[in-house]
Amino acid sequence: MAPPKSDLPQGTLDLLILKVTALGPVHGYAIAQRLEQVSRGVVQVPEGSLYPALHRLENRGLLAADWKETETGREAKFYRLTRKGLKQLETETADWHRLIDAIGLILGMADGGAR
Amino acid sequence: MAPPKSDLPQGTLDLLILKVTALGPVHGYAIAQRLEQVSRGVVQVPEGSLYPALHRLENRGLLAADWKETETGREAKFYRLTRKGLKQLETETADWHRLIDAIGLILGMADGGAR
DNA sequence: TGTTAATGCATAGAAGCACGAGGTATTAGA
DNA sequence: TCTAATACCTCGTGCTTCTATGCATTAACA
Repeated sequence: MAPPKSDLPQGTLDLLILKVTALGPVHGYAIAQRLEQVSRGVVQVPEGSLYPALHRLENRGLLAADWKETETGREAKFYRLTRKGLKQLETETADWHRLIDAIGLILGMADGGAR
Repeated sequence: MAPPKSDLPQGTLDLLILKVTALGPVHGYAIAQRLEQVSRGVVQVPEGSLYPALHRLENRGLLAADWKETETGREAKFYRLTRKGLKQLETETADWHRLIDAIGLILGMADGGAR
């Protein structure tokens, strides 16, 4: 029984991709699988979201790509994190936590908190 | 010096508004202030985001509005959560936590060996 | 052998949302 | 009188995400 999937808030996909590529070079298809597996099916990345995001990150110089062979002997485009991408990953991760904490405060508001 | 603000990921603003209105009727301007205060300045809601969101939620039947007088004797549009809005708030809150946990798993992925 | 499923890449079009900039009006205070 | 704060609104831009579609290869399978 697959857990219900959630649409990703705008901007978080880039962060997740940067995180996965930070662990070593991977090709796009594997990134989507990784995200789905680790999140236990909650995060699902359609290819129409994935590939534009990868190109976006590559154009911004946060990722670099080379064509290589996969373990199964197929050609695939392996992405790796650039130094600039690593910096971006760090700041975006910090931003993410700050934002999540802030939203947690809001969602945790009780009726007694005001007035 | 104001704490660094974060742009809201697309989709989260509605959730936050629903949460604030769940605590009692409030007018739009106060919603933005509440969010900013409780989040300690991290969440900032420009009016160009706020009012479209309120109209959106009202059109979807999640909020209802009445013109009333504020404590300072001014006319303002007070929003309150409908029954449908409450249901929506509950499911969206659950979705949010599920997603945050999932992303937490991803961001917590170790880069290699134990640590 | 034909067909489906999985792998792996890509783009186009539509829909949605946040934001900046601009506008109106009232009230309080310097 | 001028400014700041309160309180509402809308238009246009920019960006992302998703659905749908296309291509090509390989493996499984009926």
